[in-house]
Amino acid sequence: MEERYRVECCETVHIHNDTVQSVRAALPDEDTLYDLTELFRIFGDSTRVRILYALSASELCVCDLAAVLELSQSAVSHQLRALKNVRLVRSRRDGKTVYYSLDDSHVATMISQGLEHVRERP
Amino acid sequence: MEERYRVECCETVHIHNDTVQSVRAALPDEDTLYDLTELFRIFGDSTRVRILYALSASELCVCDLAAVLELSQSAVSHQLRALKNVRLVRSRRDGKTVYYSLDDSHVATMISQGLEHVRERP
DNA sequence: AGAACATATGAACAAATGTGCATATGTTTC
DNA sequence: GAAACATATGCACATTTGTTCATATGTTCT
Repeated sequence: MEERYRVECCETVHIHNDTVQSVRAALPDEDTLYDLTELFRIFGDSTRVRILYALSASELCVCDLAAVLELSQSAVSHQLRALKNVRLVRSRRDGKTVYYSLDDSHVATMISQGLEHVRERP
Repeated sequence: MEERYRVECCETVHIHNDTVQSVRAALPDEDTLYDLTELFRIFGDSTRVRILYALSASELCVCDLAAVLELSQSAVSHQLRALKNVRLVRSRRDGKTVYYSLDDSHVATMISQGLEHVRERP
C-alpha cells in the first residue's frame, strides 16, 4: 500500500539529507509511536470527544452519559470500552451502576489545550 | 442513526437528573464542540501523528517528510492539507520548496502530553 | 431462585476516510 | 518560452469504523 520512497530527498540535494537522518533518529521507537497514534485515534471521534468533555465536568454512569449526549446505551458503552483500552477513562462499580471518569490529568490537559487552540483564531 | 433517549436516566431516579442537567449545561456550544472534534479527528490518524511528531523535531519540506516517513509525496501532501485546515501546521514557500512547521505551542503540548500518557504505565 | 435493571459485547451494515494514480499548479533555470 | 522540479488536488477504490440490534453478563431485591 506504500509507494517506494527515495532516501535522498527531492532528487537534488538542495535539502540536506542530514536533516532527514536526524529527524528520523528523533522519532520515538515504533512501539511508542504506535501507542501514541492509538491514543490520538481514539481521541479523534466526535462521540468520544463529547464523552471526554462531559466526564471532565463530572463523573458519570453510562446511563447518564447516554442521556447527556442523546445516544443509545450501547453506543456509549462501546465507546467507553475503547476509551478505557487506552486508559483515557477509568471505571468503578457501585452496585448495578458503573461510574466513569477521566483517567488522569493528561486527558484534561489535552482537552483544554484543544479548546484553547480552536478558540484562538476565527 | 440515533436511538431515542430518555431524559430521566436509568428509568429509576437513583442518579440525579440534576447532574445530567448541569453537565449538559457545562458542554461548550455546538460550534466549539464541532471544532474541537474536528481538531482531534485530524489528530487521530497514524500518518498525521507521525508528521506532527517529525515537525516537532524540525521544520521540513514535503519531500523531506515523505522521505522521513517513507510515504508517497501525494499521501503526505493530502495529509498536510488536512493538518493545515485545522491550523495544526503552517507553511512557508521558498522557491519551489514549501516548508511546514507546527502552527503553535498547543500542538507541541498535546503531543508531549500524549507521550507522557502512553509512557506512564505498561 | 427469579425478576428487574444497568452495563457489556458480538455480528452486520452503512458511512467515513486514507491512499495511489493521473494530472494540474506554481517556481526556477536555461 | 520550454523544460525540470516541488507541491497540490480530483477521483476512485479498498479499508476502517461507529452505530444498531439482539443478547449476554453482572448485580440487587423480594
